Amino acid sequence: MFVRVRMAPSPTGFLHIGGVRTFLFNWLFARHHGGEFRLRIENTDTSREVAEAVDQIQESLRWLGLDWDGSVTFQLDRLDDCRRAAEQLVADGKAYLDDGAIRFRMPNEGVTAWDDAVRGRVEFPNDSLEDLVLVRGDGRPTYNFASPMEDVWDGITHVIRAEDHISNTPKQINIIRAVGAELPVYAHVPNVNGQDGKKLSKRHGATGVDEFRKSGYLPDALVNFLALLGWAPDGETTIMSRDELVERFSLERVSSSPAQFDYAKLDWMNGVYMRALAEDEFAHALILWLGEQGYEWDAELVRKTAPLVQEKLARLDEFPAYARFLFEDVEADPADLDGGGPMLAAATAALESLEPFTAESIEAALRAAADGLGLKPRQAFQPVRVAVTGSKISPGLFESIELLGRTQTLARLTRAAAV
RNA sequence: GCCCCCAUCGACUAGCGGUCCAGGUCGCGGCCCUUUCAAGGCCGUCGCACGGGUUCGAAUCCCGUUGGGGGCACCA
Repeated sequence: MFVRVRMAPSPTGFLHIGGVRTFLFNWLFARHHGGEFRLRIENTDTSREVAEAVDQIQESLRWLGLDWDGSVTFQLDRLDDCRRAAEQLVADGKAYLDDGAIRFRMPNEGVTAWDDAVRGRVEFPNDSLEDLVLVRGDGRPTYNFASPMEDVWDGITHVIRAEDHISNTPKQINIIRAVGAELPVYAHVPNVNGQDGKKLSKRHGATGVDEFRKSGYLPDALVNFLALLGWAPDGETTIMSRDELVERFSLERVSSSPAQFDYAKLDWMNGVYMRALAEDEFAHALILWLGEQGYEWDAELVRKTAPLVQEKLARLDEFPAYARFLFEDVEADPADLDGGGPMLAAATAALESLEPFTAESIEAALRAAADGLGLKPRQAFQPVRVAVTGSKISPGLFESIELLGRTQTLARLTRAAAV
């Protein structure tokens, strides 16, 4: 089967995560069948166009690793073709002039129906279809005319789009029939909603691809998560590589009911992907992300710190909270030191001339110090952790101290003990 | 108002008439491990919206109700 699909965003802003899911289904379908995936910008409504949007959309797709075939096309470039097609419909008696606009004559008896690849048969009574404007008074074609015409001209075989287009489909089908072209297969995939079942919007959290990137999600994790919103290969598998998604994807298994976006599950999955990275890949992702976010932290030190936090993070943006103490001076909250004075002193003494100064020897020295005071590890190490890292939550204490170095460690222990 | 779509644990879903007193994953709760936090291991909690049919048999098929969503522009 030859397959050519298209994604047709309008350049009105950042790529919305719900749109990305539809994008992904198109992409998976095309790649699964070894077909083509086109990118088309629907920019006939120039008044709503945002200047940077076209670039941002492409940048987001590149980041997600969703590649398209051929060059990007613009609906506006086919304005004349649309006009000509409309005039032909007028000549054929299938459309008529109305107040300077050209209006399409919809059938008013019977039904318009199609076999939707995800929903099965869908029917619309024709008397509910109004004669729609093909070309506006100012000569610009409308979406419901330009879009199906472009599908025809581009030889699109499958139109895979979100369910809010269902009611446009009978209109577009009638237009395509009127120009005597072959109908594509339509597949209406379910919408993605927010946690309250309502349309996903700002108040639910991140919605733009750029925001997910900023939050420190890995593209592979996001893609895996999105693929599972409205599609499942079986009831068991959740973690799938891109190749596996491509191999297993089919429209038949796309659900017809809407899904809710669950940030908690995304976080879990992102953690799974981060832990699965090789040590240097993880460090690389971290360094890249920190750079994008404007941190000027030493890359070598980040590389050394990475292994200490790899299994603790669900998102890259959690890194600074864990590791800030290695890159900047931090101060301990006296309340958190909680009577740890004796242990702080003992730790200072134990580390002062310890050789070698390694995680292993540090651990041995601190455990001995704790024993000397008759303290349980839990009680003993917490004040040290707070003094050294400035936080009750940190990477492994001994590794952290080794990385921080003797000088800094002693300085922080002394300062905390003085409080 | 009219048209269309949808309906299994809190969430994502498996289930396409018997193998389901409904399985997996996230979340949640508990326990274990443990220098904190995570991670990991084990156990557990929670669901077929409702009412009628069809059938020997229904989560699965049909009808209705209710509930949710989408659309009805010279927006896309």
